[in-house]
Amino acid sequence: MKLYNTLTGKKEKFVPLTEGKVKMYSCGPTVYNYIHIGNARPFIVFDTLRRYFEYCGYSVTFVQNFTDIDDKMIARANEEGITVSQLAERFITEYYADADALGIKRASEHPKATENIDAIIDTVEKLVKDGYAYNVDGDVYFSTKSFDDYGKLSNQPLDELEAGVRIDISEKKHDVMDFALWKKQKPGEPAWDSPWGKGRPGWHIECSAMANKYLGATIDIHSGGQDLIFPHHENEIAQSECANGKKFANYWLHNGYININNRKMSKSLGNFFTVREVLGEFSAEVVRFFMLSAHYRSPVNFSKELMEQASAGLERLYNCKDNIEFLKQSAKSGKADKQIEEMLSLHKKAFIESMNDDINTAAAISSLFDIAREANGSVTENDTLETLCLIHDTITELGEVLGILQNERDKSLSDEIEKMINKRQQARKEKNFALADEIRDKLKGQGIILEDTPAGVKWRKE
RNA sequence: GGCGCCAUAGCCAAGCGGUAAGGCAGAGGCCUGCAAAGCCUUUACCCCCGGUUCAAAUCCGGGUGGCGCCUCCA
Repeated sequence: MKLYNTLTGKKEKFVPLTEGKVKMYSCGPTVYNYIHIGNARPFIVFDTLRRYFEYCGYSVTFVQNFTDIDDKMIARANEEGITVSQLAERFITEYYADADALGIKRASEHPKATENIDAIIDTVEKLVKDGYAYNVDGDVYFSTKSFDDYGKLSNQPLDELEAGVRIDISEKKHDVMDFALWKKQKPGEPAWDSPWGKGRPGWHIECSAMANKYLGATIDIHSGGQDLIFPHHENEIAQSECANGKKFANYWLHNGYININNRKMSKSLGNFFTVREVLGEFSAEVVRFFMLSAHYRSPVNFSKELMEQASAGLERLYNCKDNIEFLKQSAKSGKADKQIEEMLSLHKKAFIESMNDDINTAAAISSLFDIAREANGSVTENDTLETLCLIHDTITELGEVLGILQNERDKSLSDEIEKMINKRQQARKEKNFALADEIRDKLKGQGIILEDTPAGVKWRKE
């Protein structure tokens, strides 16, 4: 498998540290609000990568943190008149609700910054002891000049970064590019005891400390949104590599943004939709399908119209799966069709090749459409159960890699509606088409769509 | 100022040197009692100008237009 590595700017063959195993760390949400769909993209994309690794037989350890203490957490908690930990608890619950809906599998570990203060302090202490960080009156800063490789991820030499720095009134730092590892407590803020007095961790340090604690000094893959490349991931590298004396991550993966009218969706611009809002109009699966219908590194525009397109596409795939399921009910056992078998294996192979090429989900999805088109065109009520199962299983299997097509359509009908369907069948038999059509329209008004097929009448809910 | 990304049909989107996948929408046809679902057909001077090559959407140079990071942000 090849993955695009931000560190080298190239697609590289993926070689794990330990054969058959993958250690991944992905930056999780700051839990001060509902996640928006821009946040959801990396969660969906890297969940898909994780699923694909597992599909390929890797044993994956996937760690995704919760940032549950920082300036925004404190500000929001104050606004709401609740404690930071109450705020965190609330939005962690909400995160899981959204993530579960979106088919994002739970990580192996979801560590919280506030539950890993010891590990954080240990890391900071090490950095101070080895001369990479300094304490100024209870605030501890990382000295970027002490790390020769600083800037290697964002591909910017330190002096260039410095030249671009905006007005920084921060007093205590020795250098404008230095960043906080530990922040001295301000009145009313939550704080923990430390060798430098009461305070709390800076933003970047938690990921370094927790990645090390849960995965070790060197990990295979670190991922997140492109906006984390600088400064967050750059700083993580500095902290981790200085503290551990080892390379931090072999592969750095970054997803592109979600745009609104070609502009980055972000909380600071205020042009965002929360996942919760979108789920009021579209199913979570449509959201997921939409995200995967473009390559993960490309920017992707978000609009109602595009969501509708995605919805129609997903519907087509479900129809195919559903039609086959319907035929299965009356199919007879027998040998599987050789041609279908070949067709499926061809498209499955293409699917895997696409995924191997830097997780090209857009191309992988096209293989699903290829299967659907060919299956729709050749399958009849005379096909064997084995043939039908093969198609159905292949679609489900590949769909699972992407985290889609796993739902069963609602198969429950009220007695009343069932009676109406039977009545309509009777009317059709008697060529009373006026009555039959009337019943069909009436059912449509109730969200039941009827399809007359060679294998019998089929219904689905809108 | 530094670093980087993008430009393919009405819309979305693959493509990574060998003559343009796939989806949505539209049109026509087939199937159907009529529908629905589905199938078939149909639409591309690949932003522009040069260059390299037997061959370029793909590589190189130069434009034009759009976006991002360098500040909290997925």
